[in-house]
Amino acid sequence: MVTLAEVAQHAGVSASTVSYVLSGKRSISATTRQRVEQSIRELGYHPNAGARALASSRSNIIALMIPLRTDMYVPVMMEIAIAVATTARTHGYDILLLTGEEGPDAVRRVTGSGLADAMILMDVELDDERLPLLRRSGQPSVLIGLPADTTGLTCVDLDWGATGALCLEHLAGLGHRDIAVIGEAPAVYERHTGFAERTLDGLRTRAKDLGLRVLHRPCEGGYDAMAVTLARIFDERPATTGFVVQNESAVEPLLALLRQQGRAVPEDVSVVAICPDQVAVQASVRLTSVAVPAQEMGRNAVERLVAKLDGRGTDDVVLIAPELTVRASTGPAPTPAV
Amino acid sequence: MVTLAEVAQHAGVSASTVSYVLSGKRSISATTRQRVEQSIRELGYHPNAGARALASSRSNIIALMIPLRTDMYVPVMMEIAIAVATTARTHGYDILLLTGEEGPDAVRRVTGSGLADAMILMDVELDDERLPLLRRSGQPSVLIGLPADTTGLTCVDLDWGATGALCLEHLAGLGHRDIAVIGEAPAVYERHTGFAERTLDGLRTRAKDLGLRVLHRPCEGGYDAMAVTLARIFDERPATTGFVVQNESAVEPLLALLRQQGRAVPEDVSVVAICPDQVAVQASVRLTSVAVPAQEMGRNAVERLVAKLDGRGTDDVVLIAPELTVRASTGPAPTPAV
DNA sequence: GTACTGTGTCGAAGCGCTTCGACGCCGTAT
DNA sequence: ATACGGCGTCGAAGCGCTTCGACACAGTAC
Repeated sequence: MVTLAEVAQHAGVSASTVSYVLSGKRSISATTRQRVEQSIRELGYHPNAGARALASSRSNIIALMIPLRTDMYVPVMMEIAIAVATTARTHGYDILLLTGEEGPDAVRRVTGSGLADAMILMDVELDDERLPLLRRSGQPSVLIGLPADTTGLTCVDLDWGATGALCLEHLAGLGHRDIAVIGEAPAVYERHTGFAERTLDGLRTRAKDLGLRVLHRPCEGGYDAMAVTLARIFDERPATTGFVVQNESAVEPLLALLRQQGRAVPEDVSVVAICPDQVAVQASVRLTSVAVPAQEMGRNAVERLVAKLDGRGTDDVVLIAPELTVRASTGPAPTPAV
Repeated sequence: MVTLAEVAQHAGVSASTVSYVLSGKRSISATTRQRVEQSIRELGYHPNAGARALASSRSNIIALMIPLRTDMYVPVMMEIAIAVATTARTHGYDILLLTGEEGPDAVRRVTGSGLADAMILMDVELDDERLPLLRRSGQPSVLIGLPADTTGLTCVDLDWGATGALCLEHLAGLGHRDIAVIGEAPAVYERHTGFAERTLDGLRTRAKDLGLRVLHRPCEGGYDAMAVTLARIFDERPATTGFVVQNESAVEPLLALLRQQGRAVPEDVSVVAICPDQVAVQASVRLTSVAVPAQEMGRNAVERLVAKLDGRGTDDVVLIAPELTVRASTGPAPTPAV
């Protein structure tokens, strides 16, 4: 293993000079710099991460807490995680992967040990138990998702309320009056996951404004669950002509079941999905959808965290405006047979 | 920030004693141990990771290289990653997340800097460019996936060859003679991804033994690609009655298209999938499938890596035997109308 | 009683790096 | 010519921990 001292000796300078060449924190003459860089290359030197962390109390690592559950919005999670990792690298940071398993303890451990310089939390609940700890620790952090109380926190998220509203506006504009909302699994609502509740709020509020009737039903993914849910919906609201779906694994079952029941999309029934674009275009009907900007959220989180670590940036909340793309799953409401 | 020295002072012992209490590397009297542990709790002490890494040249971090591509087998990747992370924690290790982006450089960086004690590589290609570097570095590592040359490497993977064979045996046992294999996207084969090629080998070899006719077609996910692929298959082999699908995002399109063409599953056509169980049971037809044991692979990789780091364990290849679960998508081949 | 073995604890020497203050040198202002 | 301010470099002091050898003491064996 090659050390700084060896590089220094090889280049005929002192260790501190090599360090300054590496960090750029003091000016170094061009000739010296070149000589040092040459030695570094020749010897194949890599600074030792531990020593660096100890001396500078900076690990250049960002901890990313992902939810343990693999049963929902997996592609979104993965996309965020990858965006976070690649963006972090461009700023010289590595990502430490923490699963939700440890819960709040993970925050304590990471904060206490100086393992990471900062944290990104995903899958934030409205009243998340990790937050008090995070606030107290003073650990720089960014949340992907919005808790109920954001004071002193930095957050980024899609504007789910606006997303819900946007879906309804689109359907209302096409003349639909009775809308069914197919949501995430019941467990998601029970945990008071921010995005799910906020979407619902947005939907309901705008429904009131526009005079629409909205029926919300959580739904596990898969065909069997969807079949039951759909039957109940048409039972309760036979006049339903518009659907909003916020559950990737319910999209395809819904389309299949509608088809099977002889309800054509979009002639008889319109469907708006809230999902990544890839899911929307790969579905059996190209779906009108509001995209979940997973990459943008991941990138934004890292960039604002890095800004914080550099002493720039402030605590605040960034809500990404939703964008609805019209595809082939929505159309004018059918005129009711008189 | 609380340091070891402060704990030592508080407990009235020397720093080294505290260290030995923590590591258990020397025997400590029960009373001293308790006193120290008490002090640790009272002061809220957390060992500093950097200092520890520097002094012991062990970071207690395992690097996990995941593929950058988010367009294929995402749920499997995620499941593996989570299994790796949780298993690692039970052994006191954290996971550093590396994306494929950096490629071989990441290996060099991690190895050189002592950032991680070991690596786990996913998405290994048959002739992976990271391997020479890995071998040379002497970095303890485990591959999830099987390269062409495994000398000096530790690997874990599903036995894809046996998986392919198993699928064919099942279909052959039901009387099917003409089998179509719907594979991953063409890019996957172009990259010479191990699992895809090995599955194909297994399929073809056993097909020969059993006298079956096999037609293999790579396929992008989604409905449009699947429609084209399926049309070509029936065009070329109208007598096809059995399908093997190794592409999560092609499963549902295939089922939908078959249905649409009036081919009943499993009465007219049988389908065997190679996918996680969850996908198999959530599909519109409960699929006969060979499960991809994502969790087991992740867990196994970590456990063998930890064994290596502890000086136990050897370089070798573990192939997990495939298991086929019969569900509702396969049945006897239809007797051809005479 | 002495010699010896173990057990439990301590002190000190690093691990490889960053960073602060000091210092020599040269160019410019006086 | 003298004084002065930068610039470029060096030396040394840690960062908080692990670990090795030393040592004191008690217990056992003769």
